[in-house]
Amino acid sequence: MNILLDGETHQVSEGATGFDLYEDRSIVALLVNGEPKDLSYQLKESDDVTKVHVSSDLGLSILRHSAAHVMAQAVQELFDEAKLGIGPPITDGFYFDFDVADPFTPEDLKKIEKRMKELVGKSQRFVRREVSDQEAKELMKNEPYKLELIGLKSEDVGEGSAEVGAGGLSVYENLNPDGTVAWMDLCRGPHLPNTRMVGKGFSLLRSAAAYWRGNEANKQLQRIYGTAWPTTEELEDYKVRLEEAAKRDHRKLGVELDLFSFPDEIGSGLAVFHPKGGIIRKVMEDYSREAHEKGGYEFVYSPHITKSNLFETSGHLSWYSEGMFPPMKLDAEYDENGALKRQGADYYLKPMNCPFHILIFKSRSRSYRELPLRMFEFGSVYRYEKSGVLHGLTRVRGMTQDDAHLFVTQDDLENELKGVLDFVLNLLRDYGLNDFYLELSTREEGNEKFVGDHKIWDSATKTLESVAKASGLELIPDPGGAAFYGPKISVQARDAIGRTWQMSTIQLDFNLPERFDLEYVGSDGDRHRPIMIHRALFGSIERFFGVLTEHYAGHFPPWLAPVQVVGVPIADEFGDYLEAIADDLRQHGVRIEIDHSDNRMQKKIRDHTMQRVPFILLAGARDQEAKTVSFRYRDGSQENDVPIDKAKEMILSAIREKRQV
RNA sequence: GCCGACUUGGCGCAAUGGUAGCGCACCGCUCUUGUAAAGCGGGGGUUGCGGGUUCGAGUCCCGCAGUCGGCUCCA
Repeated sequence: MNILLDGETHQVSEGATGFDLYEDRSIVALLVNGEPKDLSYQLKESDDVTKVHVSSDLGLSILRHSAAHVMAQAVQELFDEAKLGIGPPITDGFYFDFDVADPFTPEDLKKIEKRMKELVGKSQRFVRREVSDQEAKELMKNEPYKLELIGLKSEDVGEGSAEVGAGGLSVYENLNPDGTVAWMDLCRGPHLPNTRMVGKGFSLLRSAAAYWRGNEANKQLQRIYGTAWPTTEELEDYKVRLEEAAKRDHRKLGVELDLFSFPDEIGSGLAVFHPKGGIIRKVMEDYSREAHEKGGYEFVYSPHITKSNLFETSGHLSWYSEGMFPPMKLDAEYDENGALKRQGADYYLKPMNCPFHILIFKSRSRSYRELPLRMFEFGSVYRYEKSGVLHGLTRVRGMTQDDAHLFVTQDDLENELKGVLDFVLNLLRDYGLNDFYLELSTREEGNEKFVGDHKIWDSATKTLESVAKASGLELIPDPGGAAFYGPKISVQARDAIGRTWQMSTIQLDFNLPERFDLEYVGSDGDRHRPIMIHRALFGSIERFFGVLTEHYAGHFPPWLAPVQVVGVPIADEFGDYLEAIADDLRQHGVRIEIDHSDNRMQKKIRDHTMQRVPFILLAGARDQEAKTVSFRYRDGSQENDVPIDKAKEMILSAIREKRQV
């Protein structure tokens, strides 16, 4: 019979399987008519077959999924009371959940990993068996979680889809060479042909608790995370990548470079910026202000606390009160009998700035001539984030948003959105991020969380989508991800090592104008309701600071670097020569220090390199004689005998042009 | 919030239940010529906080706080 093999007609005999098609052992599965299949799949007339290489995305997923099975088998052999949860492949690895009496210890993980190696050595075959619901229930009778999955239809399973998937059920049995069943699991597959092919490129990483089926109301299972690669070399490379990422962790760099800290005395998730971090933040803010000024924004200011009625009107207290710090109860007075003499008021720390800006809009009547009205504020907000989610500067309880609210007419909406997106992307590029994609977060049909008229939602969503598409950037849908009051576009940025961060959000809001009864007078003399655009560019300054720190691994470009230049005299006596150059540069706003300490020159170079100073200027007798300096950069490279005027211009132009060096 | 691990000078780490040490940083002195660590000396810790066990606790037990890794959440 004939099949289509990797795009070409190919003749195979009746009963042939994927094993007959490829000699190459690194072909681990097939894609048959677009569906992933085991190599043992029996070919049918006119099947469209493509190979799945172990190093392809799909191949890696299969490898990792099989590694997860081997791990589960090892766990059940070592802990016979362990019940299976789910065990899918994930980015760079896999996990498997288990219900066990005691959480796994690091020693347990070592034992499990050792047993996995033994199982891999046994070369058990992964054999697929299609089963009926009834058979599946019988085979899984001692696995309560698997039974639950069988009982659910695939569309309800969510993250359990690796187990049951669409269509019929299947189990994978691990067969010993003698044909006996060593272990089995309910699984959609496909898998590698045998456990040996899992190879040695795997490692268990950590264990943690995870709620069954991702629901907080359910029992917590113990999850073990692992990573798996086709070769041990790739495993080692991966571990190196993890170490590299750890080195640029902004929490670590924050300490090493003396940028910020989270004193216990203040409270969780509340940062202080030290002078070195403070100057970076100031430069970031100054530049943002300047850009907003040029962009037609007006600057407003609002207080950090407010009486409760503001957030009652906005709806925050009914929707998000648990994310807010509890109220300060003020001003109530009671007489000696405990009866209320004077009505008090609850004051809240603000979790958002929008209601304040709305009140500024409402402070007088507005004409269509004033729109679009763009209000900008570095607004500090406080959110009572759950203790377990706090994370360095990227998830905090007190932060400053570079927040803007735009009040626009329906007619101006599309244009204004285009302008905002443009503004946002350009500014992000100035800070050194340039690899973006967009996410369009929309309402989920039937979810009560999303308030307002569906028709308005739909037209607003369409407008956002067309603006997003016009940007030419990749657009990824995020159904159900919208805020309760409107759809949004978020800008995702990839950093220097390929991680993505949600940066700016542009949200449409027709709910708050309604709640606050906002109006403007149109050219027709009638009253109309403006549409609001919420827009934060950095998200929060703290978070953006953290992202930039990691993006640059602390090697901030000169315009952001806390100390831009350090002068290192070859010997003490050349300190004055450098000091004269420094005086001149200081007049141009350059942050420059001369290191007069009694360390040796080599030690000074080492210190300032580790502090990520972009320009180290050296000068000795030769330079003094010739009126030159030498540059040493962070990567160890140097540029010698540079005339002072040229050196000055090199430094000033790098700062001016926001260039990295 | 939930599960687990961790918490020792500013930072990074050590210390079979028996006198808390080391390196860097800091301070002082000596030294000072070309691109990543000069030498010598000195000061600094109620071992996160509170209880308990013990003749004796950094070490064992309980509670609390904080941090880290996940889960859930992220207007």
